[in-house]
Amino acid sequence: MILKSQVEWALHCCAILAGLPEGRYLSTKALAEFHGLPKEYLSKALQSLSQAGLVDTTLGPSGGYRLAKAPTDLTFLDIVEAVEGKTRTFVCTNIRANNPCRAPGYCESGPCAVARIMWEADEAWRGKLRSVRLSDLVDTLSKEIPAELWKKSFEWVLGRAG
Amino acid sequence: MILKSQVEWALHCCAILAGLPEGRYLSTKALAEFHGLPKEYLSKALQSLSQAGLVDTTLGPSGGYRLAKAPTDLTFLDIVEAVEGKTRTFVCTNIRANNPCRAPGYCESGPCAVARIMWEADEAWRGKLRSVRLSDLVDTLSKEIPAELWKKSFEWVLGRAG
DNA sequence: AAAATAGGGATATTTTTTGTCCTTAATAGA
DNA sequence: TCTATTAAGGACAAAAAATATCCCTATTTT
Repeated sequence: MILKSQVEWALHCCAILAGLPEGRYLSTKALAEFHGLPKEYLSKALQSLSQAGLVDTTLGPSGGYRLAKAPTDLTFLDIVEAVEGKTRTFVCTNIRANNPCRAPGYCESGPCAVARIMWEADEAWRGKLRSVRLSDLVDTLSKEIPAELWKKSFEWVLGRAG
Repeated sequence: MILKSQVEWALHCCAILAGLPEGRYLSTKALAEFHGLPKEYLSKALQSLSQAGLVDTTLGPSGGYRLAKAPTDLTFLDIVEAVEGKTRTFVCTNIRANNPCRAPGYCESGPCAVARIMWEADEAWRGKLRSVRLSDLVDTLSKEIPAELWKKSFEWVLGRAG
């Protein structure tokens, strides 16, 4: 069970978008080239962000994506769920219903104990992702990445924007 | 990203094995029929438990599986990792290395911030799974399942054991 | 008018999951 | 000793999901 690579892509793209000057957009092309990713497929990930309402888009030259909210209002969970979906990582197929001893019309009352525990773990995972804001990531990155590289990167990426 | 169905199977099988009388074994066949699962494929899940040292096995008629440890010493994480593997659910492909602005020989110091956060969430998930013992599950099940059905189930399954 | 863009549908390729089949070695019981 | 039963595991097949690629459309900027 491994998350889609699109999750990684979306997170890195959002980190870049978070540093974008007011009113500017970044195209799929710029984001793909910057990260060395296949443009068409990255586009699907960005469309997921768009459908989830995390980014605004506009068409035409100088068009592309920008964040729809402040980085303080965007969590890792928002981004992960936009790409990966909100479905729980454990699916209960209710195999207890196959128990040959159960009464013919035996009706289970709610989800089984196994599923409940697995879902609690899933929620612990989501809770952690919910607790980290995109702004936290940007803070960390701006500390860790050499100032020169940080600056150059934004110049590079903006140079590709119309 | 959804866990293998074998995870669900393994957990339910362990719950049954936890109620097994001392010295008895349950065969793949019995466990598969009880849960309505494909015998050959369930066998792979049970082999994973065996390879992880969670269960003991023995051959021949009346052979099969039994827990290798007390249910209080077996966690959900043990079982999930036996089947699903210990690999983290987020794989960092280090796309920051593709940044065209980075110095030619620029060497990253440790994993990137995105990966670290995703791995913390992964650890939150594992931490929760680690905190739940197989004995906790059995306690819950024995409370929730009608005593009659509980009893009958063990009789049924033991009836298939040699 | 022309160039660039997001959106999205159709399709293809690769990987993972799910499942089956068969052989081998060990064991219990008649 | 013989037979039936079992786990282990290798080989293979089918189905589903992930990872792309291609192309068309409507929109927007220049």
